[in-house]
Formats: sequence, C-alpha cells, structure tokens
Amino acid sequence: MPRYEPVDPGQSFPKLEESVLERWRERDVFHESIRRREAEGAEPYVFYEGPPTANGRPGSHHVLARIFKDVFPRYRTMRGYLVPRKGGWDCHGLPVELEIERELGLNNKHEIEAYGVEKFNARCRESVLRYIDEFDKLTERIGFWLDTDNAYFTLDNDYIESVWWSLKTVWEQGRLYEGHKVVPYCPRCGTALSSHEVAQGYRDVVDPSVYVRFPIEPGVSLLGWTTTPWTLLSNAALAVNPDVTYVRARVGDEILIMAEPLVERVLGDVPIEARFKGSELEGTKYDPPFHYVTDFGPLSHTVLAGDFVTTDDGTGVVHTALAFGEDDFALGEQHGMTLQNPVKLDGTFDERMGPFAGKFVKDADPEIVEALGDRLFRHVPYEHAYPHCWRCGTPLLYYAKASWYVRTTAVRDQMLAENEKINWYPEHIKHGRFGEWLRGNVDWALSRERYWGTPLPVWRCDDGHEHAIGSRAELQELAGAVPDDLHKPFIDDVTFVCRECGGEMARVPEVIDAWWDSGSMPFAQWHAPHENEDVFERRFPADYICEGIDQTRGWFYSLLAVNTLLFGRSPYETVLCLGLILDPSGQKMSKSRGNVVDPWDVIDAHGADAFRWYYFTSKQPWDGYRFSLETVGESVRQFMLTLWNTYGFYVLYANAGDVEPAEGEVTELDRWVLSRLAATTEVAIERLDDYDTTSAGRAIAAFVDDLSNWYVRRSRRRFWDGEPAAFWVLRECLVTVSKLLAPLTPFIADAMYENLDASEPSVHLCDYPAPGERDVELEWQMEVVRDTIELGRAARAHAKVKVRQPLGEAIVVAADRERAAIERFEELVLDELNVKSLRFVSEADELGRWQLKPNYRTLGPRFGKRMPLAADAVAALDAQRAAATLREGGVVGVTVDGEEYQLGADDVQMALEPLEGYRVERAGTHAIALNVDLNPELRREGLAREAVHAIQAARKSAGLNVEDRIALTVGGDDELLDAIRAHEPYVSGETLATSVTYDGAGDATHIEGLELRIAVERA
RNA sequence: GGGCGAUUAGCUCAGUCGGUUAGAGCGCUUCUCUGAUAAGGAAGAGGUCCCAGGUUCGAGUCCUGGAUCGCCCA
Repeated sequence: MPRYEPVDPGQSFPKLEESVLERWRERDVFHESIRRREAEGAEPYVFYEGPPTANGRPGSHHVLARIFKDVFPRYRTMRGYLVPRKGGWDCHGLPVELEIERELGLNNKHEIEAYGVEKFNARCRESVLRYIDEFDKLTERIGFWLDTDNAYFTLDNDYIESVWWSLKTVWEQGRLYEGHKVVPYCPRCGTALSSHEVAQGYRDVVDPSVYVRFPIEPGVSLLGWTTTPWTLLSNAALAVNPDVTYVRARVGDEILIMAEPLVERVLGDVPIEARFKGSELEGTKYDPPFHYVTDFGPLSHTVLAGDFVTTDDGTGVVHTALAFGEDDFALGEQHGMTLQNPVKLDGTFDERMGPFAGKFVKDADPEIVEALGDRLFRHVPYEHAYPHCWRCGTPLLYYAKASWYVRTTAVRDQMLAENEKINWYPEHIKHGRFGEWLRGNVDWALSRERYWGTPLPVWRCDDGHEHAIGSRAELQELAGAVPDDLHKPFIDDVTFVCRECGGEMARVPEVIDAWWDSGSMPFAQWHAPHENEDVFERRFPADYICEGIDQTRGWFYSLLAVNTLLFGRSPYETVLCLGLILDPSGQKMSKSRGNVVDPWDVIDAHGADAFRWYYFTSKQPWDGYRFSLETVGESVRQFMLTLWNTYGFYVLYANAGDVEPAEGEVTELDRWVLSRLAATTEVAIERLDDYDTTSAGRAIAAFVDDLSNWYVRRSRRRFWDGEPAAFWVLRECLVTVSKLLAPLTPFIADAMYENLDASEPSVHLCDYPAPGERDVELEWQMEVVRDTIELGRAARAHAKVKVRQPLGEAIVVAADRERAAIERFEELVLDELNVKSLRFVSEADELGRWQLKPNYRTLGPRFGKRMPLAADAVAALDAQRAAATLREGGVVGVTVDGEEYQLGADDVQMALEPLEGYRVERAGTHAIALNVDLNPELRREGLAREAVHAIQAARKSAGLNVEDRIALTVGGDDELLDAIRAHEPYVSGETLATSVTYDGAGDATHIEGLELRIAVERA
C-alpha cells in the first residue's frame, strides 16, 4: 500500500473537482463548518446575499460575483467566525413582466388585462423560478457555499408581509406620500418607462423647433423657443434665469426680449435698447399663444425665475407647460400652480382642445405651428436625439403622473453620515459615484402601475382617507379575510370599512419598485419582525456584501435607504464592487454581440478553481475583466500546475521510499523556505483582512514558485535519498499552502489536504494558518545568493560556456553582509554555477571601478532647486576614495553653491563599472567574474557530464522507469570514453548503471562533435 | 449633457510618498538545464507610459484641457 494516493501528473482538474464535491456532499462539510463555529459560540461574521433573478441562464458575470461572495465567508470561517450564508432570489420587477409579455406576444397593458392578471402573474411566478436549478447547480459546482435550501424569495407571502411592515412603518413616519412626477411615458403601451428603457430607445429625429412671441404689451414680446409645439397649447408660464442678462432688442418695428448671450445667434446684429437681469422680468404677465386651457392658478401666464434655464440654446426664455417636463413640473409645484393636463393617456388631446381634440399630440405639431399665426417668429427643423419606446417605436411623452413616493430626502444627511462609515472597495465609490448620488438624493418614486410585484399596502376610501397595512393579521382584523396569495389580483378584492368615514376602503392599484423588496432583505429574509426578530438582530448589519459596480444606485442604495429609514443606520459595513466582464477586445459581453463565454465551458475546460483563481488574482476586481477561455487556461499553467507538480513530486518520492516525514535537523534551505512560508502567511492574512484576493493570491503564487523552483529543485537529492526531515518540511509547506489557498481554490486545496494530512474531514474545517517564525535576515541573504547566481549564469551565457562544463573559479565582489550571505550558501552557489571554488574580493579595484550617482530620493528634498548642482558635486568626487569611505560608514563632504554639505552612504548609489578584459556581470554593489580557462581535468569532467546527459536521454527513449537499474555499454571517441572512465562512479551513480562496458555497440550520438555510442539494458 | 473610472510591450497586467535606466507573465527568436513539471534558467527583439499644455531641480505618477473606451445617470 502506498503511503499516499498516487498523484497523476496529467490530472484533469475538472474531474478532480467533481470528486472533491462528492466528498463535501458525503461529509456535509459546508454545514459542518457552520455547526462547529456555532458550537464554539463563535462571533458572527455576517454576509448578505444580493438576490439574483433566476429568469435567465447564469453567466460568467454571475460566477464572478458568486466567487467573491464565497471567498471572504470561507476565509472568515477559517479565521474562527460563524458565517451563515442564506441564499435569496429576487422575483419581482418589470424585466420579468416584459419577458412574459414577449413570450405571450402581448404589447401593452390593455392586452395584459385582457389576457388576465391572474394568469399573467402565474406566468411571471413560474418564470422567475425557471432557472433556479441551473443557478444552484452552478453555485455548487464553482464551490460557492451558500444555504440554497433555505433561500428567501421576494415573492413569498412572508417576505411580502415583512416588506409591508416596512412600508407601514414609513407611512407612519409620514414619509410615504402620493405625488406627481413627470415620467417618460409611452402612450401606445400605456406605461411609463424606466430610465434604462429610455436609454435604449434614443433615435435621431427632426422635430419642428419654433421661436414664439409672447406679447406683454403692444409691439413688445418675450421670445420663447420650443421643440415640442404641441405643448404650447397648454402653456402656463415662462421661465427665465434670474442671474442672466436679458435685453430688449429691436427687430424691425417690434421689441423682442431674450437672453443677451443668444441674441446674435437668433436675431443677428440688431440694435439693443436695454439690458437688465432676468430677475427684473419676474412677475411680468404675458398673453399666451392659445386659450383653450387657461386656469393654472394666480400665476397663470407669468414670467417665473428658474435656475434650470441655460443659455446653451433657444432664447433663454423657456416655455413652460406644467405637465410635460420635469423642470416645468417642479417650477409649477414650487409656485403652487394648478396642474392641467390636456393630453389623455393614449396621447391625444382631450375635448377641451377645440380643433385639436382627439389628435395625437406629435401628429398635431404642423397644424399647431400653422395656428400660431403671427405669434410665430421663426420655424426651423431641429435635429436631435429623442427617446422612443424601445418596444414599439412610439415617441415618448414626458408626462405628469400620480405616483407614490418615499421621502428619502428626509434621511439624506443621515445616509451621507452612514456612508462615511462604510468601507468601500474601491475607495473612490464612497465619495465618487455613491456619495455624489446620495448628495443629489430625491424622493424615491416607489410605485409602479404594473402587475407583478409587492402590492403597495395602502387602502383608500372615496373621501381620500388612507390606511397602510403592516401585516396579514392586521388585514384579517380589518377585512376579515386574507387571500392565500398576497399578489394582484387577489389582494385587490380585499376591502374594508373606513374608520373615519365608514366608506369602503379599496387598495390603490400600484405595486412597488422591486428595489424596495431587495433593500428589505436584511429583515424580510427572516420574516422579521413577524418572527425571528432575534435572528435578524444578531445578523444586522452585514459585515460584508459584494455585487457588480452597477448596483451602486441599485441594491447598495436600496439597502441603505430602506434601512436608514427604518433603523437609522447602514445595513452593511464593507462593500466590494465588481467590474464588468469584457471580451478580449474590451467589448461588453452580451448575447446580441455573441461574445458571451458560457461558464460551463470554462469549468469543463479548466475547472472551477482555475476560474476562481483567474478572477481572484488576474487584476483588481473592480476594474473589469478582459476574459476568454485562454486567459483562464494561462492561470492554470502558471500556478496550478506548478503547485500540482510539486505536490506530485512529494507524493511520488514519499511513496517510492515509503518515507515517514519526521521533524529533524533543519538545513539552511529548510529554514529559508519555512521563513518564506511564514512571510507568505503574514501577507495572506493581512491582504485577505483587507478584502484583497489579488495581492494575497499573488503572494501565495510567488511562494509556490519559490517552493517548486528553488526549494525542491535545490533539495532533490535529499528526496531521492528519502531524508525524513526534508519530507517533513515539504509536507509542512504543502499542507500550509493548502490551507492558505482553501478560500481561493477550495477544490485543489482540499484534494491536497485530504491526501497529505486529513486530520480533519476537510481543509475547510481547519483554522487558517498562523504565521510561523520569520528569519528576515535569512530571507534577504537568499535574495542576494539567488541574485549572485543569476549574475554568474549570465556571465556563463556571455562566455558561451555551458553550465554542464565545470569551471575552476568564480570571483565574487561583495562585502560585509553580502559576503556573509554568499559564504553561508557557498555550497549552493558552487553547485548552481558548477564551479570549484569561490574567491571573494571585497575591494572592487581588482574587477572594476566604482561609479557614484546621486540618490535623488534623499538629496532632492535636501537641495531642491540646487539639485543639479548637487549632482555635479557628486560627479566631481573621487569615486574610488569616496566609495571606500562610504562603505566603511564614513561621510564625504561636497561643496554646493559655496556651502559645505556632508553626504552619507544613503545619499549616493554605488555601482561597479567592470574593467576591460574580464567576464564580469554586475548588479549594484556586487559583481561576479568567472575564470573560463579549462584544464584537461575540467574538460574531462565536463565531458563526463555530457555523457551522463546523453545516457539519461537514452534511458528515457528506451522507456525505462526512473528507478530502473541498467547495464550500460558505451563506445566511440576515446576522449569521451576516457572521461567516462575517469568519472565512472559518478556516471554510473547518476544513471543507475550496475555495470559499464566499453566495447562499442549502440546508438550513436555526438557530443561536441565527438561520437558516443550508447546501449542501455534493464539490469 | 452630467458624474465616476480606465488608457503602460503583440496580449494580460504590476508600477509604493513624484526621484532620473518603466517591470513581470504569456507569446516570439536564440541558447541552456532536467530522476517531478505542460516547468526552470540566460540572452534578444518588442514602449510616443493615449494626446497637448502646466507645476517641479525632477512627472508613467500631481494639475488643467482634450481623445478613446466603459459604467452610472439625465
């Protein structure tokens, strides 16, 4: 029986992960990881799942969010926290309805109602659950540990009831009110559009733009401008900017009043009769162009001040029709004007509008321009981008509609104060995108005139008395009945008697914005406060949430707004924002572009760990990813294969020699690698505490690289010899790495742990490693040593002498600490460079001359403007003498601008300039030179090594196993055979030859032009 | 139109408090090493640090303006 399960070097990671998943299921590891912390009474670390909508297949961006939602809860669990993670699903909202409309071929609300709201909502309910299985499958497969069995659904009656409670609370605070708002509205579909939909439908169109006279006395008119002539029929007021200069301009025999900066563009070069501030026009009465509707209150047809008036285009005199523009509407409200809307919901003028009644407003434009008569000053076509309904192409109208609002502006300052306490990643969101958004906060338009959503729990009687319902019990008490399903249409049948007037109270028809649902999840996921209030309180606020950066004004806002209104504080403390997934050319991934990468393709090709590792370490997650199958594959090759092979190496030799790892005498290299391991652990903890997987992962990868390509490479002999202490160190490194990696790549980490340790049922039930002892000096020394070796190898390359050829001597220029470092690892340096001895020269003169350069970093602040003079002074120093002084810790004096200054070792950078004729490589203060003279003995040894190399190749091509013994037969050139004879113990030892015969036959190969014939046979 | 971010080698990305010679990996060329490795090592080619101004003794880094891309909002 092998000590460990053999490791397949060609292991398919996707397959490996399947088996790890199976083990997790069998051992119920996820729940066990929570149960254990629960039993310990561990401190909670709270994560909130921002609910996705499962009405489409999950994509690569879902994987991104879900693994970042996974990694920190896993990490915190290993760090000793109790981290429950309840899943959730966002079920309501307009996108769901639109999807069903498409499926059913319905075009507008009339058709939905004709189809039947009950049937329609049943379809919506079905559709949002349609892909939950696929989400759950993917969630499990990528290793996102989430309690999907007890997930919350925003469509559940319990959830709705909690949301009702929140709305009733807000209503009791006096912060839920009905108001009017100008919204983009499609008259054909009979619905307002969200800004998102509006943004999809901009088209360049040519509209009439008209300059219109608004007379204030005979021969004197204000000159207004509009691109929507149809709104002139309900002109209510004019707006001017009080701070802009206006003029009375003479045009022919009339006077026109407009903003000065626009005069030339509109009127050309005309005489100006007077200049004055816009504020002086305030209160001026004028005669409107039409008189079909005239009663807008006392300020009808008066000039008003409006800050929104600009001098970018038009005339600086803005025609205002209260119902058809946001600014217009706000202006009217501000001045207490009476709203008149002469346009019906289908987009036609109502019966008040004389000859225009029944006409679609946009179609009426030409006739209205015609009807302006002598009020029309000028009429020009105007090309601009105008929003159209993305679905039916109808031009949208901006239209004042009644809507329910939550007075979030009442808690604006509090939200800003709470935002200050939130830990944002990346940081700029706090005061940038999110902070700006909060500062510009307006009341939340909560209601939707739709069907599939949480019904707004407000009942109203004919006399306008209102009552908000906060629970099913309350409804039961008042109405005597509660429907089994709290959605429309059932809830609309529930009526009760008005307490104030005895009339019948019926529910208002609206549902609410689905964002309020998701913002309610901190309490609604527990059905609090109707039950589980204690659970809610323990799990509020969240320590950590994580979503795409597009949620800044979505869920991040809805959470903050709802919970600040209800509880006066932010429901989360740390937010990690994720960027978009782009294709390799930087284009957004979308179905229409056809550049979407299916997450299953990635998983099938490279596995979930590779997917995770790529997302965690390739860049800062909020910057977005240029993503393809290949980029994920690269991260596998770079990191996971190196790790896997190191692990495989350990298992191979531990099994081969049946070695029991045992703590023993440690070598310098052991101490080094353990110190590096401790350093890596420190960094991993420090970075993961700071929500930085990128740096943590890269640090771990750097360690694995050191482990594989330095520690193991340099220690191979000890593993071949089965030295228990070496196995102990390597196992320690591998097991610790598996724990360090567990939150990031949970599969490979657990596979390694299970094979190497298995003292727990899973690595995910272990504590995160605590850093061991560091030996910082040793780490630094190894840096110097590796650096020196690199220089030596470069010197060899330049001299074109292969590493296989031994050389007599390397001359190393290094002093003090550096020399001590190299001496400590002399054997290692000799071996790596394949030289017989090292000779140190601490005085550089033998190999080169010192160059001094000023250290701008220290001298810059000291000399400021005179820095160039200081640099000159350093250049003028006698470099050799100054270097000697500085290296002994002395100071040198320079004169700059007539003043004396002392410079220390930190103030200059010393570098060696090699002398002519030496094969020298240098870096900073150390350098290395190789003696490349070969004597016959070195030459023989070099050839022997070449022969070994050739024999190993022959072994391999003969298909022998690494542990097979051979009978070796060699023949060919005498010089080669002499070399082999001279080093026969070495040759046979390296090639596991039990016998060497020198007689000719075998396959011929050539070494430096000399023939060598080799035959190997299993002995 | 407004807010925010990004732009560094063919590709993917680092680049600290502003410090003078801008790095890594992949890919490419040429070598090399090998009882784990699809690995490792050396050398080379490859750069208008998006552009233009400015601040500074000194700018990839700070400021202003612009371009392009993206996100969010109107």
